[in-house]
Amino acid sequence: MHALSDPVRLSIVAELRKAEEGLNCVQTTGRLKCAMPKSTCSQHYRILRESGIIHSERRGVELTSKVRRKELDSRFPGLLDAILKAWRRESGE
Amino acid sequence: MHALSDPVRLSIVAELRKAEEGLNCVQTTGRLKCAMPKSTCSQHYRILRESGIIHSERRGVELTSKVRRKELDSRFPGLLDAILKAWRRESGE
DNA sequence: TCTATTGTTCACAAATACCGAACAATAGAA
DNA sequence: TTCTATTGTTCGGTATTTGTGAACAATAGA
Repeated sequence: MHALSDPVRLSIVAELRKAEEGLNCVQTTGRLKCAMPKSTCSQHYRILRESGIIHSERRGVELTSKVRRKELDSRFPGLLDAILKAWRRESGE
Repeated sequence: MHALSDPVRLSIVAELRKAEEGLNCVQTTGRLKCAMPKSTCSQHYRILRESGIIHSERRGVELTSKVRRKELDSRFPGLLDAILKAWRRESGE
């Protein structure tokens, strides 16, 4: 809940879901590049992981993450969709 | 959006909606007593007001507030309900 | 006017988030 | 294996945000 209360983390989740056909890594090489220092990015991913919103997996040296959509939807039906929709509207993405 | 990202404010909104048959004031006299210093409470109410989530009105010396449910539901359908439901589940209220 | 009550404002304290540097882990090449 | 390159984490200090008490403003009633 608190994990979704930060705009940076929301944007991460939104991007992860947008490119959800596959997985996404965190940094420069991956499809998802974070526009902030590594350490900050790592913190946000850690919070998202520990709150159960995303799941990360090592592939070699890089880390790929995806949104735990099924678990979230079954536990909090409609929450993620509603929040992301509102976030898109107010941030214009 | 950011206004709903704080647990204290969420609890205020939840309480306001619970007792929504009428209105609620902020402090000791009203049905809704805040468990924090006046100044803190005032700040949270101000944020909720400025973000358009609640509407406050003076009744004599005290201030009564209510959730702007219609406006919110038309602008962000399902958002408030989903968030409050999730909040209740995770805070056990 | 004087007093009691409610909410706001302001300045400082406390808590939180950000970020750079050092570190850990993995992979590939020498 | 050892060296190097790449990716992500951890740690400590700094900056930003949030919480709070004290003074203030506004209203009502005596």
